[in-house]
Amino acid sequence: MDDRYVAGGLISRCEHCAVRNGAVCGALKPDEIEHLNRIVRRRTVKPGETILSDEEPADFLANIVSGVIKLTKTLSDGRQQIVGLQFAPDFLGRAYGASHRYFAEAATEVELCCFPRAEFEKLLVIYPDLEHRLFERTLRELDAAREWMVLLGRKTAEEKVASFMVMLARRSAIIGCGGKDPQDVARFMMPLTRADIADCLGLTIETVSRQITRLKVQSVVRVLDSRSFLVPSMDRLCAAAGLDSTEI
Amino acid sequence: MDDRYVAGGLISRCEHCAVRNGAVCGALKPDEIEHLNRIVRRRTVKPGETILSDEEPADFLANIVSGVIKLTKTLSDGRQQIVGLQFAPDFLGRAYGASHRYFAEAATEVELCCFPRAEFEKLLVIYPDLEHRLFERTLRELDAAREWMVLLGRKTAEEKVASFMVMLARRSAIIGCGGKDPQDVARFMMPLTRADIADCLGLTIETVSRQITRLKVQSVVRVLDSRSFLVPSMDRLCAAAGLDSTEI
DNA sequence: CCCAACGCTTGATACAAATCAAGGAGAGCG
DNA sequence: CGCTCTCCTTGATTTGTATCAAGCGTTGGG
Repeated sequence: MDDRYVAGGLISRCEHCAVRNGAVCGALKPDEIEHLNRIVRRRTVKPGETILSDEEPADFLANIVSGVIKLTKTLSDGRQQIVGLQFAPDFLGRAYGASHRYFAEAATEVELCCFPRAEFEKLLVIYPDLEHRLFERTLRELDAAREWMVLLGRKTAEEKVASFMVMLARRSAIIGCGGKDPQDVARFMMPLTRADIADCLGLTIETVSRQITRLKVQSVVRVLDSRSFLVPSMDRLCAAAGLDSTEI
Repeated sequence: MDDRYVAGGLISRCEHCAVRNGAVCGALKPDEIEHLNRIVRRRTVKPGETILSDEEPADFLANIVSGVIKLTKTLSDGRQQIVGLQFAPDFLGRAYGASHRYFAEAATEVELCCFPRAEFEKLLVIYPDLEHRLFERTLRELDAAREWMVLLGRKTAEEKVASFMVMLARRSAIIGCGGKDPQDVARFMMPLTRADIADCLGLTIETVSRQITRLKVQSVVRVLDSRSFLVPSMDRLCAAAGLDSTEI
């Protein structure tokens, strides 16, 4: 199997990941890559399919090669909250304690690079640096979760939707379509349905739709089609999101 | 210095912590305790004082010996959200990356057991198990944050207040005041003001106050005084919190 | 002692977002 | 082609929570 896929984001010589994750993705030695190649298994998941459930223990962990995964929690009466989004080249799964406390569901078509749990835990012993990188990742996930708590608890519907767009633009934008400042113009795809956005933001689909319309009317974003957007000024979008320039 | 205080929750022979944190708190060898005793420094913080700021890098990490610490984030216009509460014997501070992304403020009088950052990072090298325990802790914090996201995004004001009481009762209750089932009667102290509760739950103080009154009228809780509560039936409180028995 | 400050509660009113309801655009299919 | 289905938008109405406002009890200081 191609190193690029073994790589994903966590264990990686993959250029893409190295750029995105900087120091976390230290290069592995050839024999380590070789080792990984032997235990890894590729898998493709269709949109809407469940990848991990909170009921059955997960027997694998995975690098996300492409696509978007929703981590969801659902109350007994059906109210749902998305507690995390994972994009390539994120890492899916918990190293310790096999059981997940939430569902992982494919939001788009997803390609995974799976490590059987038992094998992966052996890796943790063999390559001590691996646990450290997992730890760094978990710290960043915690920061993101806490950032999101501010959004859920204290932002208005318009700020929530704008913040969501900022997050997406930053994570997946094709930046700088001709403008002199690369921050000036960002185009991005929306990998989620309105229902998913609502579950992310603690809103209803109608409110999400209305707020997108409002941002469109104010010319904060241009809606190319319901799944792709253009941001004329990142600063204005950030202002609508209630973020000052100092923030992430 | 007494081992109990060196211990806190993270690095510990402390019985209290061992009970609360189980396997995470492996016993240290006598020379390790000795090593810790040499670098640790005790500190007391008054309610309302800032312990860590997101502006200046933190030069220390700490075990919480007693008291409650709020982790807060504030938007530029002053709206505030509490993104975490830490009780004794939790661990305060980030191992990697000195800068905090939030404020840590004493909610009550707090006693800390501080490790200078430089010394602590040497410890991480000397005792590899230490990083692992920190990692486990971080995973639990992440779970708690995601649990809280469901509350912030999808629960009603009444469910939020009831959930908050469940959390407090579980973390700090004097359980089983005479009832045959230890789950039957729980009494707990409220270490936070109404304003803090509101900032935790994404509500206003007025709404918090009204919902506490509602729970009182429904006899879900008895208000002994504005800072202490009695829960006649944990099951009823959980029902009011929108938690089924299977949940945390 | 009085007075101000603080934390908390309660009431009246306003408003943002939910809910209820209808319809349009596009995809897939017989 | 017509059909259904899903996703999305928009409008009318309701409702839960915020906001504004007043007052109570306790604490601490002059």
